[in-house]
Amino acid sequence: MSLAKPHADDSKQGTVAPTPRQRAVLDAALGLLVDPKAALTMTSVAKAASCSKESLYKWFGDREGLLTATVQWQAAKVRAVPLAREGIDLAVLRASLEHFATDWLTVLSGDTSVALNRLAVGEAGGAGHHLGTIVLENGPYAMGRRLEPVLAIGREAGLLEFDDGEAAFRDFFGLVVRDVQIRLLLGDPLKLSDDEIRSEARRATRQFLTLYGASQGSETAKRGPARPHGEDGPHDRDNPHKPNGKE
Amino acid sequence: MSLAKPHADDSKQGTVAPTPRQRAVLDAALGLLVDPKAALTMTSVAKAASCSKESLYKWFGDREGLLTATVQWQAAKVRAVPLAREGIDLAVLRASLEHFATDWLTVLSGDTSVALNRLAVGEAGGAGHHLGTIVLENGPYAMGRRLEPVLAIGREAGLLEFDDGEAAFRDFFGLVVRDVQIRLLLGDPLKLSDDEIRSEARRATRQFLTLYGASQGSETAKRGPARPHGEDGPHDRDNPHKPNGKE
DNA sequence: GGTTAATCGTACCGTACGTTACGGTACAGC
DNA sequence: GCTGTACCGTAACGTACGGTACGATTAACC
Repeated sequence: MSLAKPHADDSKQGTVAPTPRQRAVLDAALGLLVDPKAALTMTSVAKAASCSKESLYKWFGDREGLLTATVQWQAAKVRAVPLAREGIDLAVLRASLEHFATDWLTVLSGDTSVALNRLAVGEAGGAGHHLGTIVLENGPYAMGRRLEPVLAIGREAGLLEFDDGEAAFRDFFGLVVRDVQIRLLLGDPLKLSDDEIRSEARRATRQFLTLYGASQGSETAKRGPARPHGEDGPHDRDNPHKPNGKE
Repeated sequence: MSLAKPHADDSKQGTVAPTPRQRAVLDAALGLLVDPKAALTMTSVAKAASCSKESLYKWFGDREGLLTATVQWQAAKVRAVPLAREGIDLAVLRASLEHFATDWLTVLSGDTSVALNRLAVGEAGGAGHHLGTIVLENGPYAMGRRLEPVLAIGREAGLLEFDDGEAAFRDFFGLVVRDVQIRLLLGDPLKLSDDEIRSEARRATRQFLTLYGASQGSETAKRGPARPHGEDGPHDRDNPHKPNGKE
């Protein structure tokens, strides 16, 4: 349904251009957030950033504002999605999907993301849901908005077959993330190396193409589902030709 | 293996054999947990359960003990797993998988599960909080332990093809859960009706069998992977008695 | 030098909560 | 009846934290 709301609703994004000093504060907050020893309190942020609490309240309003600004500051850092838009063929599509999966798993399993999601989830219980909404917006929703155009292009090119783009995206999400995120959030000492992430991304992409690849036989039939990826050419997914002009 | 002992696991927690009075207290705690208005504090639990705080500390040691007992009490309630072990064929296997998926989605999207996972995730940040471990144990891990035998049976019967049972389970997990859990935890107002859950379970099962079903192709080809779940009206396959009486 | 604005450091306040302590009540066993 | 036990209700204590106030410091600008 209304999963993706890409419309520019900047009414609440009041965090207009944090000054360098404020950015340093937000980085300090992120540092505290990641540290499992430290608690993210106003006093601790002030001390870590060598600023006064009064300044924190002046700049961010209240604790919620500080957390919101921190989440958005982190989200702003993870904004780079190369997206191949033309000359589409199966190899390019596969590379794009693998790239998405790799990026997503990398972000997901990072300490910062885990800590941030923990904070937002924990905060989502009470009334001030604001934080969870923001993480949701910059997390799953953002991924959907970025991936669905790729899927649409794949469909236009006759490479994919699906009716519901959102459902397709969510299936891809499931194949990529599986139980990794919830396990990390619950404290599972799971650790993903870069190689494992790449491998997972390839597996998820292969499975997704098995499910959604157009029935040109070769993809789904010849290549058995349980079969490992026999590569097809150099999948240099680093094709930053068009870094996703949108948003 | 040594992790899951359905009963008589009083190894580490003194919270064994909760008396009826204590069970009532734990139910009260669960009630508070679900209520987004109330905070789960020792005082509120005592008041809701009409017991004294002194009794709480006597019975559960401290707050952590109370929460742990609450989680385990809830987990003990969700202990019912029909498991078809013989006379296996594709229809039975499919029914088992759909049953698993349905149960899992039902539990996952329940208020209690969401609240419990929120609590555990929020608590998992610091140290010494083994609450996340317990939820993990009774959540994803438990599902894996219960599902993997089914997958193994399916493989022995020549219905499934896979090398790594755990990987297969995790793929199934991803196809079933997708982004539902993280969205719920983050406060997404997503709501799943029973029909939607059944539909999702069928979709996930169909996709899983597409990926892992032994190469009797007809299954995957005829039905097609892109079959949407758009309709929730009366569907011919809605036969809970013997779902999908074999093709 | 003097004035002003921004910021720092810190003391302070109110509240929420975990935890403990204490008085009071019901009841079983003698 | 007396005593011990278990429990309830509540007051009290210590701490942590969000939020505020205020003097001190710096730096820009006249």
